[in-house]
Amino acid sequence: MSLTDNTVNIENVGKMFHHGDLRAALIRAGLDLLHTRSADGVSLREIARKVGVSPTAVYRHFPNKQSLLYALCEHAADGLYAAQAEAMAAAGGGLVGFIETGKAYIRYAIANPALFRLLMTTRPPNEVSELDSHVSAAMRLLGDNVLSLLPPGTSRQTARTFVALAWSKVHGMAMLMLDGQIPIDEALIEALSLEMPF
Amino acid sequence: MSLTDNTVNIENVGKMFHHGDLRAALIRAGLDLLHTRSADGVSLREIARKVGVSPTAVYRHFPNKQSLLYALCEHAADGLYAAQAEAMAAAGGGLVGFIETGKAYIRYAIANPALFRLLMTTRPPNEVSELDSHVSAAMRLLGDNVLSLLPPGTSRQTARTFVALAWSKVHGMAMLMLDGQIPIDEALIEALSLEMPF
DNA sequence: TGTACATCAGTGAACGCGCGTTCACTGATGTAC
DNA sequence: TGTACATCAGTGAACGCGCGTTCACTGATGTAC
Repeated sequence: MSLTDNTVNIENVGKMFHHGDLRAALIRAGLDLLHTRSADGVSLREIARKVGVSPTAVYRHFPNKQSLLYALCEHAADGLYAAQAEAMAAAGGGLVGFIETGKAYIRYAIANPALFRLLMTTRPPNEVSELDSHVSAAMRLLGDNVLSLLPPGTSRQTARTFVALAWSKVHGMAMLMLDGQIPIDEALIEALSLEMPF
Repeated sequence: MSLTDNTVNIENVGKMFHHGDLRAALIRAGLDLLHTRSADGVSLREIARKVGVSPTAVYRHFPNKQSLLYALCEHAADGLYAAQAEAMAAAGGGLVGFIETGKAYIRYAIANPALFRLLMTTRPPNEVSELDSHVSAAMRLLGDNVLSLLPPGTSRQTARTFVALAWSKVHGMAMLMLDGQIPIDEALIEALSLEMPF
């Protein structure tokens, strides 16, 4: 076995990564663990253990545990955005696209409970404004959708209110399902677009 | 100072409680700590410390940490229910009462962020059905309200759907505000009753 | 009223645990001559 | 092509920490005689 092909001695499990790959592997392991444990239950040591590397090795790639968690959040934000953008595109935009976006949001949360929770709970490292979160990219999509559906000339303030209302409905259903307060039921997700009859 | 008046030696801080009062004091301390730290940050030892008692003393009143947390949840469930019932009564019932109930829910969450989160997250000890939670008393109130507003003869299934939708909207706004994703803004809470204009 | 005794809510010491992080190190890699 | 060397991603041992829980105990309380 050659040791010069940029992989490593098989005895030396800790070095079985191509250069730069350990970072990715740690993130993957972290995401994986979030399918089992809740965010508070995931430790830096456990992630390292899962990858087969000493806890210390993590510090070559992240200054501390928090920044590893930030990386997981970034992945989650990307995923949530992608899920929604895809749903929007598949529906061809418009009101139907808007509604599908909401459903995609809930389905993403259900498919990634702990990760979704972490994403919503975590504030980004350089907190610019109070409301600049990892989620904001995904939410800008929502904002654009709402704006395009409102009559032209609608004030930014009004638009922001409707964004908040739409987001609330969808986010609430997601959280209640994650917390086991309402059943995880596709029919309920479909009912999202119903308006109250009073 | 008499030692027979059922209070205790002042040197012996750990016994400065009337009989049965330590339990209440521990709960009070726990609730108090939840105003500062998040639920995962609250330890049995810290609660005991705050009350001025050894960690061991807690075990005279609760079999373990979990059941102390359950007690906090019960308090939260009572509080959430009371806040909503009061709002309903003050509004004189009906649709206005229903809307005020939702606002009271959000305001309770904002006033007790960590406790509210704990309440929603915690499953009760003897999990009867999957959806029997500490919250269920408060939610039965919501269910009754929705049912009384729907046309008579509405199916239970339909009613349950509208309950879930109403709860989702309100719960989502509460969570988004707690997580700092939308501003804590009374005007937004007032906008709850708006319907989307499309 | 006084004394012996069971009760029981508290004590402090100790346990084992896993955590995040620091430290001095090692040994393979790629580079300069 | 061969050798000396700087780089740097990994190692294992160790740190101090706070946690939940167990243990054998103590000493005041209230009760029975």
